[in-house]
Amino acid sequence: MRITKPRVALLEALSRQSGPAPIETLHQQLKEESCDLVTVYRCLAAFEEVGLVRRSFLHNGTSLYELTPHGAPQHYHVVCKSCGKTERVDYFPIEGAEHLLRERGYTAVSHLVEFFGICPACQAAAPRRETAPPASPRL
Amino acid sequence: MRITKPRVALLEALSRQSGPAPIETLHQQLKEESCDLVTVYRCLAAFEEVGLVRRSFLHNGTSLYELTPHGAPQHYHVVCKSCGKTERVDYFPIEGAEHLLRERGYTAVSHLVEFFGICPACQAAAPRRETAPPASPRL
DNA sequence: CTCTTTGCAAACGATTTGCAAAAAT
DNA sequence: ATTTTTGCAAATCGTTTGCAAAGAG
Repeated sequence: MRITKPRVALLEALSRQSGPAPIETLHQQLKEESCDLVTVYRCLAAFEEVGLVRRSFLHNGTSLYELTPHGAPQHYHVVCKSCGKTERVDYFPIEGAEHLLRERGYTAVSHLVEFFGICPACQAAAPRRETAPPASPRL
Repeated sequence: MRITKPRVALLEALSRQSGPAPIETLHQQLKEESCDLVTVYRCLAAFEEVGLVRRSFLHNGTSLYELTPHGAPQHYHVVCKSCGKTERVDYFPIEGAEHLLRERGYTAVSHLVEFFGICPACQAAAPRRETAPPASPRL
């Protein structure tokens, strides 16, 4: 895996995020060292393969990426079905299941946990369509 | 919500499944009472809105649907990153998190848990591309 | 110098939408 | 009779691929 400008820039963008971010957003946030959207896709795929990033999905199936949290303190997210904003959820007794799977013979085990719901803010507001996620999803 | 032939047929198809099924598969399994693929999409969306079905995603972002398990015994799935087959995983201390979210003011709370990995069968075999999911994912 | 990565254009596949006809209540 | 749902065709959107040029080691 070679170190290139787009990759460095992308990692910086990722580290600037405060939660899982849509690819489009990451692409926009590549300042000077911008690159083709395709490259972002390819880099993220490469990063994921190496375990550098973690992939999840918006409720409509589009991808979100975040740097793989390396420390122990693991957490997941709630994604608002209406506006797409994400918030952190600290609740995590999942890891055990991965061991279980390895025992079953699975390799390259990973998991994805996502919570969905309508956030308090959207409760009153007119139900916005969940399409283009907000510029910068909050943690 | 009106009761129509396609909807009934679709629910039957859903109940015949033994795990989360791709839309395409559900569509194929509508026997006599077949209908347009678009209708399947629309019905599933409607069902989901009412909580009849639960949506999850293949590791490539395509949707899977299953009847919402109503009893207590909840379970999740492992999706093989290589062949796309799904297997059941009985591990589930997640529900508590939903309460937590409701307390935070979220409504229409739901969640999605998916495990990924390479299944024992794919271990030796040539790595198949994860594209069109298998005809009938196994539970 | 050799292998990997990028950009651009084009292909793809899944999902969605518009609109008029058909079905349900 | 009124309202929802369907089918068909076409559009859209995110994502992927082919290939030659540029960059990294």
